[in-house]
Amino acid sequence: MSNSKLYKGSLITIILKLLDESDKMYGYEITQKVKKITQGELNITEGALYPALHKLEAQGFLDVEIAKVENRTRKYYKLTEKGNKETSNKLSELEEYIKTMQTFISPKFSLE
Amino acid sequence: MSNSKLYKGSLITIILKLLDESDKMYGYEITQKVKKITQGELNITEGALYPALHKLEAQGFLDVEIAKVENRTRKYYKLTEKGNKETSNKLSELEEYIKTMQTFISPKFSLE
DNA sequence: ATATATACATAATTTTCTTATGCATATGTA
DNA sequence: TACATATGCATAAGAAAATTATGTATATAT
Repeated sequence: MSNSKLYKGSLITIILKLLDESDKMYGYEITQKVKKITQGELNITEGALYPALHKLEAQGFLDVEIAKVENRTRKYYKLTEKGNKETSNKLSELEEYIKTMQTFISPKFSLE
Repeated sequence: MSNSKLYKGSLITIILKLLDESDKMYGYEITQKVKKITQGELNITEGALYPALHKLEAQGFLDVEIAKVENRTRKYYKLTEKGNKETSNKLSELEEYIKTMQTFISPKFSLE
């Protein structure tokens, strides 16, 4: 069940990016999608996911729509206009971060 | 002063990698080196660094040696044998993580 | 009947930061 | 001389973002 792989701070970016790709998604669907895409590498826990979705909604980045499918409740989330901007900001941040970290990983980063 | 760029969990990896490159380093030196390498992108705060160094030492990954230079105290840290193993583990983890995150960033990651 | 999958949620706790503060020495500058 | 900045360590309070542990409920497969 555990991750130990999800660097703190990146869950929000993952959620936003997934919603950017597919018009709308519900929580459980996100956990399954992440598992599939990462081939089991990343497992989003519900204790992290749901509070994150609620926060994004409270910040006005997501709109929610409740649906009943096969007698079970789903909460579909989609990006607002504000959420679109936030997504590109978060993605830029992540790309920058990866570049920075790669300067550390590369065997010779010496700028002395 | 603030970062907002240091994803939680990566500081330890940065410290270990730096110590892997240069035989021994002291705390303040690490903060300056990180600033230089990342061209100011990352600023390691002391409140994060020193506790992290103490923890790594307590875990047996670092040895410490106290020196007096120009009447000021320095605490030099170096990797133990155990620390070397931990370093390669942490670096592998980070590389894997970056690969995973890049599958999200890339415009089309659909495995459907 | 029981386990597993689907679907949401929250509380307690832990980890890992930031921010703020403190102590002390050395050096450059107004 | 006074004051700011740089060097060098440290810890405490608080915030953020996870994990772990629960809880509720329905559907389906064994």
